[in-house]
Amino acid sequence: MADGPEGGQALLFLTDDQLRKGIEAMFFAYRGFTADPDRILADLAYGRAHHRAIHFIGRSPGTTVNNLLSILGVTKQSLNRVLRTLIEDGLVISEVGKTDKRERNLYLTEQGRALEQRLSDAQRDRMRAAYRAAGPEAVAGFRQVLEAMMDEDLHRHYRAMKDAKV
Amino acid sequence: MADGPEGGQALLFLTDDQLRKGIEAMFFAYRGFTADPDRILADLAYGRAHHRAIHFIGRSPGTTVNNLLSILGVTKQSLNRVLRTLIEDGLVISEVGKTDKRERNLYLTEQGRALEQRLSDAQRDRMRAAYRAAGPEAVAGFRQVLEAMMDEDLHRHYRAMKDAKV
DNA sequence: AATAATACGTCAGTGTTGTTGACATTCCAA
DNA sequence: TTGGAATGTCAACAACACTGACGTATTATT
Repeated sequence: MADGPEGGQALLFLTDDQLRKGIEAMFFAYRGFTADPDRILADLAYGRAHHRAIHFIGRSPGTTVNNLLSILGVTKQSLNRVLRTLIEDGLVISEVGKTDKRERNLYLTEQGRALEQRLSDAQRDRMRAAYRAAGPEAVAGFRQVLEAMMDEDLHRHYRAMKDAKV
Repeated sequence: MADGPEGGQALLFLTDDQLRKGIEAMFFAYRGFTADPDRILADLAYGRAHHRAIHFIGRSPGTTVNNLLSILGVTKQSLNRVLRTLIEDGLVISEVGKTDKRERNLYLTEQGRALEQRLSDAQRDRMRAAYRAAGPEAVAGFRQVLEAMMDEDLHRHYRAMKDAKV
């Protein structure tokens, strides 16, 4: 590569080598990101798919199956398998929609909230440590790059939830 | 950001809400991160496991199966299946180790390098767009947070490759 | 009222990727 | 040289995603 002498200075962070490092950082970091919840889930015979469902149902109580599908980006058959076990195990309840009876509104049960808490506590702990180690400015940059990396339709979902109150 | 009032100013980025946003950003961004290579791989009847193997073999030609295992964090049997198809398809060659004949040194063939290039071009394009949109300071922060999020053993691998020359 | 479209669930079949178990080969050290 | 450790391979199985097809209930359209 050897970006020319001067001139390109400001663009040094766009070299192939810098990009490769970013790609590998993303790969290794994501492993860490999921490691702690994965350990908890393994004991419960659940997988990441269950975690994701629980997370976003907890995040948007009353969400519909369709909405969840577009957030998670899986097929309804795949999601259904996960939801069925969560409902059978009493972590999630599915209510017929009020205004539109074709829809199902999904909620966490008390038990579901407990697991959600346990999982997100584990994940937050690591995230907190990373944030603390890197500092506020780094965190701002972190979020900026991630947002710029999202597909547009997912970015919409992200923005919608980002600004929602807890 | 519009950080709330005063007081905890410096620690506001460590609130649960900020951490949750980071977690969701990570989730959505990783989907974007893998989307482009995934599309290419789908046409070739390969998956992400193949991509990862090709990436790290291309990155460290002559690497052994064992080394690859510790980087990828899967069982050797799982990796072996992937390697076998790549070898059969002529993308990778496996040479008996010179000093230790138990080992296998892995290399990309010309064809393998071509696919590696195609995949990483696609992934780099998105990464480059994100970097460009976010700017150099944001990128530095991005990398800092990711590194702090890695498990220690993976961080070692990352550092080892980070500083290696192309 | 009849028809089309939407939301959800399910059954069947397939593919990738992870796992464990068993085994062959090679190296090394007692 | 013999036994154990390390390296890698083969086989069988489980988890989970996908496609495709279909059924049912409800809502929207004509």
